[in-house]
Amino acid sequence: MNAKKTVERQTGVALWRQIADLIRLSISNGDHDRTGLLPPETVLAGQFGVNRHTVRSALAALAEEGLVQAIQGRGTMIRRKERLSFPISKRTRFSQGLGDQARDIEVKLLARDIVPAEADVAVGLAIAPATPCIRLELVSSADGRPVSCSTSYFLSERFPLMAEHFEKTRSITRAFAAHGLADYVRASTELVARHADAAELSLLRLSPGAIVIEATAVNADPDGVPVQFARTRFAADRVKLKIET
Amino acid sequence: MNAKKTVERQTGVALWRQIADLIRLSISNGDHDRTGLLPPETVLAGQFGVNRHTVRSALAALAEEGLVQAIQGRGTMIRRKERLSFPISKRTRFSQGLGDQARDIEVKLLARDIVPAEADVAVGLAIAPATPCIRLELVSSADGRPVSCSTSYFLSERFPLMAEHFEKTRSITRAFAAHGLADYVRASTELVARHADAAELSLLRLSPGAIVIEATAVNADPDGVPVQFARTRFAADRVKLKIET
DNA sequence: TATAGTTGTCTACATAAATAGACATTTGAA
DNA sequence: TTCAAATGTCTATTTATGTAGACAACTATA
Repeated sequence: MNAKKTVERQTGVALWRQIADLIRLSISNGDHDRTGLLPPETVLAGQFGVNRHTVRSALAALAEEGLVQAIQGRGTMIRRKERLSFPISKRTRFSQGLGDQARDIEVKLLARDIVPAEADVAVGLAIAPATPCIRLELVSSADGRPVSCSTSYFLSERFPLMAEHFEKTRSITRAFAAHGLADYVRASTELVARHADAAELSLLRLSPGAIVIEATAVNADPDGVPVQFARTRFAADRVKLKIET
Repeated sequence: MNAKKTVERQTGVALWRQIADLIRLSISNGDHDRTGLLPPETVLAGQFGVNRHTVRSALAALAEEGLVQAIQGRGTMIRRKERLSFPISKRTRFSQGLGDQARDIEVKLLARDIVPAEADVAVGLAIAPATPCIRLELVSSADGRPVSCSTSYFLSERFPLMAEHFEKTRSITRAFAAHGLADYVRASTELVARHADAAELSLLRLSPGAIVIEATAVNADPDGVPVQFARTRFAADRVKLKIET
């Protein structure tokens, strides 16, 4: 492919950012796996039809993300590439199914409190508005890189020690088990993709303009009673959602 | 909420574009349903902490999309807001399930040809690479607004008249039926969100920087034999994917 | 018919993004 | 050791984006 890659001017998105996004995409597509190096800056400049300095701005942004590393005289190395594949099914569990895709999966509890259910939470959990719920804010990372942040709600009457059990066991599934709920299933999932807001940029360590996939999900016990309402935001360039029906 | 909305400088994304994206989001959230009007430009400028002219650039971009319309002396009206909700389940059919969300659903056949299966298509359909396949390029619109474009592959040996039947019946389901396949189910779906490329910007009439959700799906007959490999790109700001497990 | 509140348009200026060219520095291979 | 190829850094200039202020034009309402 010697054809010009497509960047557009006067769109409100700087050329260097468009180019950074395209290079990030081509890395995750595995276009440079053979060499492990990006094409030289002059070649990229030619492909995109821009000045070499503009390409350098794009590469600097990718280096800032830790995606590539330039070495003078040698070229620009790729340091990371793959997306994590998240299974979504009737029996979706968070860390399960990730298998050996990452050496180290970490889930951090950012905040825990009790709040009255807002309208959307109340509908999801099929309870009256303002019913007290336990809220957990989590951030999940793989090999030190954040991949998702989530807000979960549980009925505090039925699962009073959710936060404590989660802190001990580091797992929603085991925290449910500690309350005597051995099994649960996914009742509904809705997906939306949008630009990340400021909080997400910070939590997921994204660069502005980045995309998140927001999954709004309800888990239910075997009798079909909702037990968890969760809103999970995935860093879109780090994950692939695999839907199993 | 009188708090400042968050826009960031020197990120490679122009302020007017960030603001346009935030306003688009707040419209689709239904924040202005009560009045049907956006706040005055001076108020928006205050909320975002920018000059009124910058807000005007954002509004001009949204007006260009047909999302809002400014009327001198009155304010800026919202012309459109909702996202279409697409169900994704074991029995996903395209136009079914959209129900009464739009008055007019149109599917346009852009191209039809026979091509040797590329690697990903071959894996999806469980056939040898380079086996001849019928390829259909479709664009779907609701009330005149494009919501998705797709590329589908069918084994040409088993479904030789796929294109002809589709043209006649305007439906994949009915085209399968015409080949004697009365039922099929979704075998796999993978979702990825990314920025739209030039072709998608044009097909879906998006503004640069827009997001698409790419669904890569395989449908299979009741015996589990793959019959269709499809890559569908949804305009992210126009749809919500509802996963039914 | 005033008047307050809104969008439309203009000028001037400041800052960031992109182009253009030159040359230094480092690497790897002949 | 020499040299071609790559990244690093600098200066100068042009174009796009954002700020600031003033005022015109239009709408709804008192």
